[in-house]
Amino acid sequence: MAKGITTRAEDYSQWYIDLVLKSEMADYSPVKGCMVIRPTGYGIWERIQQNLDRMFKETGHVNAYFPMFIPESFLKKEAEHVEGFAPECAVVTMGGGKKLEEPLVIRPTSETIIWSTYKNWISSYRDLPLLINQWANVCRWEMRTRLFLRTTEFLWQEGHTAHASFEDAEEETQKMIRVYQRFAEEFLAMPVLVGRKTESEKFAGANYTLCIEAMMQDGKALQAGTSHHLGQNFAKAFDVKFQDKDKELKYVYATSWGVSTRLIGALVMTHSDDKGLVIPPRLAPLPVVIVPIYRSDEERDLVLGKAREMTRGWDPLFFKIDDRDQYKPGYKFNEWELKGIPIRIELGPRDVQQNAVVAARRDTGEKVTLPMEGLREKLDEMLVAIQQNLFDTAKKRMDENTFSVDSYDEYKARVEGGGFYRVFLDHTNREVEEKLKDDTKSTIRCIPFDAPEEEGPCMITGKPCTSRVIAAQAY
RNA sequence: CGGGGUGUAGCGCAGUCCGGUUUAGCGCGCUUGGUUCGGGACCAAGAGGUCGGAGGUUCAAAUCCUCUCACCCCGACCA
Repeated sequence: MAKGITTRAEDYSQWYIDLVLKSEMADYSPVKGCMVIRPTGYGIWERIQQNLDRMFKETGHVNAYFPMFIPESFLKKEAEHVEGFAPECAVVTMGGGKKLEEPLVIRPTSETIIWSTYKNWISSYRDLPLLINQWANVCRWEMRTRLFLRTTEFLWQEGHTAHASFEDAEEETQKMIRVYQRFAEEFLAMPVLVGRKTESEKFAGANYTLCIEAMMQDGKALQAGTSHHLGQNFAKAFDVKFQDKDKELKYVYATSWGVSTRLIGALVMTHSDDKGLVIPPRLAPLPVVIVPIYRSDEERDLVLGKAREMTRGWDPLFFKIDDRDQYKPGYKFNEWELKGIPIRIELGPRDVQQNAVVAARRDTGEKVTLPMEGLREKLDEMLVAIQQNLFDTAKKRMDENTFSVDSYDEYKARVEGGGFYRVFLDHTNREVEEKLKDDTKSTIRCIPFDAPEEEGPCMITGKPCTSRVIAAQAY
């Protein structure tokens, strides 16, 4: 166990807080509910951005930037939307020392300002689809905050697209939730459940919301990304029409989709352990750290010389030689483990003698001796193996903690202990969801896409259902 | 907004009940010098404090009283 970190067994949420602070991913800020993202955390966010951004562009999207301030009246134009967001908005009433004519809302999401702009950009079917993404900060005045998982201000990306038909928008909504799934699984090494949100859990202003849900180590669910089919709701609110091939004037169809810095919290709660952070290699800003071991100045020169020689030609962003003289190797081992670096290389006089290095895996702790010959390739193989192992471990945990339950009493007794529950619930009935929440603090996380057809009675009302939904306690 | 907790050196804390031998300490970290170095080294010498803020009681306040501010944790809302 690392110094100063509560173990997971002792107190899971305290472990999370200790880990985030001690690994220097983030710090509390002078403003309640806000956080400072430190280089260790921001580096992960940059890797998330780089990889997702590429995936967005490969699927035809381009980036733009819309302002943070939104006229208050804009937010009020879509009834369901304003109802959902008004209570959590920060509002600017003063500017330049004077009271503003109209208060400005700090964006909680950008649908309104974007659609007021799209109105000017769209007039013909030839302008569609319009596929734009933005990387931005948003602000939601939450009552209870948690580092990365829920902060007052957070960073995210929001895609906002416009389409000529309901079906085109539907295809986009689907496509993007699959992009998120692929990103979560291939980069975060985090298996997810893909499905649709219930009416009461969907985005305020959407026709429907698709989501990816992940399972944290304590068995709780975490919504990791959403993709919304907005129908013509915003087009109607902001009067965005286009002339179609058939000469008819029609409202456009919209989607929006986003993931946030919450993914960093998800990453922590999926892979990290009592020693500290564990970063999947594909997202690691620094995959390899080299710790030289020496006694005398002569050994220092020998070992550091060898380290430099052996890394000649390597991408400088791939590795770092920790040549700090004021710390002993053991201290460095612990520090780099705390910071989650996937592979640590130990290089001492013995290794130089044998023309080899010792490589330690962060995920398993396993140490192996690798010959200098072909080292770079071996490291790549090891990184791939780590990435795969992290995914497999998380997948296994999710599978082993997903249960089919048919009796409400059994569900009530078990759900507190974590896990996903495949259950029959009438998800079209709001009262069912409310009772579920009141009784068990759990919610329907999603109606999964891949649920086999299965018949059974709703655990609460007895009404026949044709498939199971996933219910769980969530963050 | 309810319930709980904490504010004393950069970090973690003791001291507060019962005011005065306290010149406000301890551990970590930091600085300097030396010895160390294959899993969180050791010795020595240093630097660092408006005791969260305001007011009050008193000969005397980190300590007692009143007010206040901030943050954290747990609940009700949410990516």
